[in-house]
Amino acid sequence: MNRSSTPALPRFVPLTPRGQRTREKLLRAAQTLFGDKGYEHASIADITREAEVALGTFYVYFPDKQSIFVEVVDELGARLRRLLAEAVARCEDRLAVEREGLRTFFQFASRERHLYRIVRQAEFVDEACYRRYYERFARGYVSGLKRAMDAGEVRRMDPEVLAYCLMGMGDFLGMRWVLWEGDSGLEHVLDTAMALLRHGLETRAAGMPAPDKKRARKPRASRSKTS
Amino acid sequence: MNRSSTPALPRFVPLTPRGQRTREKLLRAAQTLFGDKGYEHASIADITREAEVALGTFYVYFPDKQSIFVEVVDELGARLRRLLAEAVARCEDRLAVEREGLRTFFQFASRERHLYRIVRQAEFVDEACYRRYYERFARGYVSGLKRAMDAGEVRRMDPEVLAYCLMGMGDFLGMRWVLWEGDSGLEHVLDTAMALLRHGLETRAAGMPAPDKKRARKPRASRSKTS
Amino acid sequence: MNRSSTPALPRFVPLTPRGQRTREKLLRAAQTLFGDKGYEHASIADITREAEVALGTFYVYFPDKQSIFVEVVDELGARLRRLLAEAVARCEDRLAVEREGLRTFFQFASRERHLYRIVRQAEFVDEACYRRYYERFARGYVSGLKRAMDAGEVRRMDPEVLAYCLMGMGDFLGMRWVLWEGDSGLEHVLDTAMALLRHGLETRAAGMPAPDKKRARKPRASRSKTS
Amino acid sequence: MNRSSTPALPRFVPLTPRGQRTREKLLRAAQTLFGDKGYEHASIADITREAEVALGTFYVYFPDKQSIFVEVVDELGARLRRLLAEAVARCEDRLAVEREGLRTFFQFASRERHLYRIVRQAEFVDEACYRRYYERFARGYVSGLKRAMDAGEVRRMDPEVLAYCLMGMGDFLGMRWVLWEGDSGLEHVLDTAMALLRHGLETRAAGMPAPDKKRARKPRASRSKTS
DNA sequence: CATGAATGAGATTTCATTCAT
DNA sequence: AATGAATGAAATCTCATTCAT
Repeated sequence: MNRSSTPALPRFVPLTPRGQRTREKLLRAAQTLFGDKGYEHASIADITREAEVALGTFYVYFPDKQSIFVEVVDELGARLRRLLAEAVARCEDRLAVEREGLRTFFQFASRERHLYRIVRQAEFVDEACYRRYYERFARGYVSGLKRAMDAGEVRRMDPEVLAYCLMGMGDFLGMRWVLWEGDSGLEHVLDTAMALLRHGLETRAAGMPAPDKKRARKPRASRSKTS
Repeated sequence: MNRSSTPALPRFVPLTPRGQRTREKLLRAAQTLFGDKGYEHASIADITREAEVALGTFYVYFPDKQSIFVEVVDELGARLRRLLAEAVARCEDRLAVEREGLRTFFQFASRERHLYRIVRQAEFVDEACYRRYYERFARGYVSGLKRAMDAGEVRRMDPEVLAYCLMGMGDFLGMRWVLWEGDSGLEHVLDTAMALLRHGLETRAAGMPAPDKKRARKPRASRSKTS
Repeated sequence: MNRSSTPALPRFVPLTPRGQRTREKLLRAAQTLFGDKGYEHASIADITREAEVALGTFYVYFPDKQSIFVEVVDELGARLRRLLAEAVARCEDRLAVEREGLRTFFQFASRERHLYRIVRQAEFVDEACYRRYYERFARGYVSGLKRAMDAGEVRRMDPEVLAYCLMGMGDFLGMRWVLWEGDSGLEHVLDTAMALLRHGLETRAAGMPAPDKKRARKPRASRSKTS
Repeated sequence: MNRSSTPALPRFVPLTPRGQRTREKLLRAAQTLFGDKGYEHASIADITREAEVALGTFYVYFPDKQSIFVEVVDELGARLRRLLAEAVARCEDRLAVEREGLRTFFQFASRERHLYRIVRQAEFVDEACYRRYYERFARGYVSGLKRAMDAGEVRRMDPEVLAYCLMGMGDFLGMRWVLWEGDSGLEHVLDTAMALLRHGLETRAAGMPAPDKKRARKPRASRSKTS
């Protein structure tokens, strides 16, 4: 269905400063337009118009449309990973890492609403680029989790499965409360997600026996904090 | 970027059984091709060729390409929800529900690899249809979770946030181990996911006191670099 | 560019009364739709929908789209000619004939706004039908004018040229003040047209010498009645 | 039924002389083909073939088929108005203006047989463009007639009604004797039209008393039944 | 007579890409 | 490096007409 790209190496020999600037303008414009209109509906003409260069100039810097898309996705992923790395560095324990990571991701997604749209399209434009995006994330995530397991902060389980669980959670929460809802109630979302991560689904608090289901139902409803 | 659809009423009602059959053939073909080549790369001509009808026949049953896509997505969602409902009905407790739900989803995604490709594209083809897909899922999920909370099987937290967490987990696990990996090691994946859901991330086993966080963590805090 | 039709003979053998009624419904619907949307944009499906019969029924009564169009035009022309004949019969002198003829035409055009649109399109649908429409008009007109000339009511000149002059006047006045303007000030339009027909353009009243151009310019402006 | 255009500003300004030339070729080809086959039957492919450019080139210069049509009509009108203005400038009195105007129109229509076909179609392609065509003509006509009235050369009457009368005459005479008949006997047609314009329909010669209407007509009125 | 599903040619329009300047 | 005119393949959609029932 689509050609696959080699991991984003710089595609051209070094450029003059002027060329560098033009290339940047094109990447900026492409990011905007792929985000706004989608890959298929954003034409090269749109991109060059937005970048304020002539149509033909595009092909001086990129061999084809797919290439600039891949570069946009790779760059976006790198930027987000850098932000997350910074956030993680500020955290004391693993749960804080998870919370700050989610928060950073939400902020990024909110500032750059293109993110979701662009990355998801990659699946149909260049599958390799799409997988690369998530695999790189997972790689970082896995090594963080392993360290936390070694430190006894996180229960031992397959860190890769865990990483995909956590990425999926973040992705869907962001979709629902950042993209669709427009950032409303994000702290509450974070609280809930952290509660899940801290204790799992089950009711029995650490060290306490599970309540008898049949009898316990109603009484507990009083302190409910469901939305 | 895209028009939004009203909740999929069949637009053109074929009057004869022959017409019904043709319509079905088109829907089958569309599902296959949208899954294989993606919405943008599957042309009406491809679909009618696959369905073994003439090009013009398409427009007897659907006003445009978007409409058949929406119908395919809605139908796919309905089928999956039905399967899940059946799976849930077989389960005793909530954790079993989660596990069976995931397993059912993985099986479905494995049999109909189109699922991912098709649903994800909806975001760019018809946003309303895309949100509808997840919101319907969420609705069912939320009511199931509420019941479980009332029954004391699940800790009280915002069930909608929880639903999106769980859907995201399932989505990413399916993407990674069904779509990319081809169903290998699914039981292990389920085990890991269930471990997370059962206890959360933390190390203290159920019924055991949590390690004293303050003491265990501090050493690391010294090189924190809060910004 | 287009096929030419033979003068509208009934195209099919006599029909049952029920068939006659269906045929009429189709003709009515076609007239409406050709008038509203134009020949090219009115589809057979539109016509049968408007006539409340099935698509295939059309081809029971007409061999193709062009045929029904020609029949509509021929019928429209016949109706207008009949109306004009009645109007003429009520008139005493030739100028009254012209005035009543114009008035009748305007009324008809106003009631059936389709007229203009339909007939004019004929030029591109079936040229023979188009010429036939005007030639039949002209034929009647010419014989009327000849009689008037024989009676000494109208100056002798080529009656056919005259007929086209008068038809052209009527056509354009109707276009401007019925179609575009919506029937406003029609009596004034008739007055002006009749003044032209009565005296021609020139200023000198019958039996009076023409005014000296150079000197006479300003004084006369006082009794102007221009709109 | 049709969209309406704003008064034809060129929409796409070609920047290079080469582009200018291509644009001209397309306009020429469009004029030819709209005239020959009609708007609906002349396809963009026909036009680009005639202009000897590739299909896609059309859309470099015109956003759609309607636009080039409007431009063709506007241009045709402008050319005819220019010719008429030149003809009028050569004339001494108003009747000469009318005669020369008609002659010029006939010559133009004869050289560019497209004229009729093209302008008349405008009614169904772009109504605004169609009205604009005649209204611009009428504007010039009206101001000429007003001057002539002020000069005492033409009897005072509503100049706009008069203008449409005269345009209608010209239009139908041209249709009949240029388009259908192929320029035969045009001087005779002009003579007849001028006789009408000079004296009107009535028999009384200039400077002679009109015949007593009442007495001369009655006898004949009884059997009049012109169709 | 009446139906309406099926057809496929053909029309408009888009757009990634090339290339001469 | 930069330009923008030119290209033509391909896509969507329309619709007059046919035909089996």
